[in-house]
Amino acid sequence: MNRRADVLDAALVVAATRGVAAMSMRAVADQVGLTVMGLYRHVRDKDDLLDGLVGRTLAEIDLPADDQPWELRLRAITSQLLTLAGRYPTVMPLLLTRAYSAPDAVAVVDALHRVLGDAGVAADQIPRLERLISTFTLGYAVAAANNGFWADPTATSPPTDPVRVAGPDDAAPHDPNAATSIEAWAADFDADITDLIQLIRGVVR
Amino acid sequence: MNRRADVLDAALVVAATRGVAAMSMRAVADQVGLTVMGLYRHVRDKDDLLDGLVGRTLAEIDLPADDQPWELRLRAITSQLLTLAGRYPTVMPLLLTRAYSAPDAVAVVDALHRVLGDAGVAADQIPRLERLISTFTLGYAVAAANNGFWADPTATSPPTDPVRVAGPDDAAPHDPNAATSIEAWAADFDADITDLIQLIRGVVR
DNA sequence: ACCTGAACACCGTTCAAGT
DNA sequence: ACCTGAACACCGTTCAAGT
Repeated sequence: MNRRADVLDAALVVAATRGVAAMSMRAVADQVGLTVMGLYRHVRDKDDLLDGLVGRTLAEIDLPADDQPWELRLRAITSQLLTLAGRYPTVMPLLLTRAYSAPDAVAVVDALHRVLGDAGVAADQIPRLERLISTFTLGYAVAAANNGFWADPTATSPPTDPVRVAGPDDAAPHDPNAATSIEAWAADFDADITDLIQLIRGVVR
Repeated sequence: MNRRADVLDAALVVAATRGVAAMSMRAVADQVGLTVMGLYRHVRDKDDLLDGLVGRTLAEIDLPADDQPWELRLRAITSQLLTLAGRYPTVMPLLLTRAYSAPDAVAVVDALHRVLGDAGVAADQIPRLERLISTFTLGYAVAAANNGFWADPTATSPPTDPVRVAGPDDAAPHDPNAATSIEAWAADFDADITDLIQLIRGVVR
C-alpha cells in the first residue's frame, strides 16, 4: 500500500476530476491519504510526479498484438490516444510536451517504432516518422480537448471559457474549425491517419 | 509608453532569458518598470498575458508574399517556426498548446490557409491540413527545444537536466533520437516537410 | 485614467523531528 | 523505513487608496 503506483493513481484522479492545473502536491496528498511530505517518500519532486502521470496515462492504452497488419495497429494506437483526450482532457498537453521517461510511455513509442518497421520503413527514418505521427495525433487531441468536444463533466473553469479558437475581440469570426461537431472531428482524424498511412507508403516505395 | 505592447515585449524578454516558468507577474512587472498591479491595467490576468506572449512570439515570423509558389511559402513559414524554438525554447509549448487569439497568431494560421488554398486543397479540407502541418511543426520544434540542440545561453535549470528522452533508470538505452546532431534534426525536418508537401499533393490529386 | 501597497489564499520544497 | 508539522520563499489576484 501507498506505493508509487498509488500516488500516481491519485494524481490521475485529481487531474481527471479537477484538472492538471489543480493537481497540487497537497491535492494529491489528500487524495492518496498522506500528508504533503509523505508524498516525497514516493516521488522525487513535482517534476517526477508529472513524469509518472504521463506514464500512468499512457498505460491505459491497450497496445495491439504485433501480428496484426501495421495499418490496423497504427489506427488502434492513434485512435486510443485520441480517446484519452476524452477521459483526461487537461493532461493531453503534458503528453505532447514532456519527454517520455516512464516505462509505460516508452512502451507506446516502441510499439509505434515496430509498426513503422513492419511497414517497411528504413531504420534511420523510423524515429522521425514516429515523431511526425505521435506529434500530430497528440496535437490533434489537444486541440479537440481544448475546444471541449467531449463532455467535461466536473471541470470548473473550462466550461466558463468555452471555445476561444480565434480573434476574441480583435478579429472577425476567423477560424472555420470553431464550431464543428464531434463527428466532424473524428472524421477529420480518420482522414488524417489515412493520409499519414499513404505518406508512410510513399516513404517506403 | 507602457502600453500593452511594452508589457508583452517585457514578457518575451523574461521568457527568453529566464524561461516561461520564471515569467511571473512580478518578474514581468520588474522588467517593464511597473509594480505588479500596474500590469493589470494592460493585461486582464496571466492567461491574457500568455495569449499576448503567443502573439508577440509569432509576430516575429516574416510571412512570405502571397505571389510566391506555395511550396516555398510553406517551407518559409514552417522553417521560421522551427527557428523560433532556438530563440525562445521554453515558449514553444505555449504555441502548441494554447488557442490562438492574438491577431499576430491568427495571421500565421491565415497565411497557412492561403498556402493550402493555392495548393488546390478543397476549402473543407484546409483546416484539418493546416492543423496537421502546424501541429507537426510545433511538436517537432518542442521536441528539438526540449532536447537542447540549440544553445540555451542563460537557462538555469535545463542544462543541469540535459537530455532525458527515454528510460532514465528503468529502461535500457531506448530512444534512437537521444543523441543526434543539430544537422540531423534540420535534415529530418526538411524530409518531413517534403513528405507533407507530397501528402498535400496527394490530397489534391 | 493610471498606478500603488498591503493583504489573502495559495504554491513547491526544506528542515528538524517523531515513531 | 516511513511519515509528520512548522516554516520559507514564493505565487496570482483582490481591495482600498492614492494622484
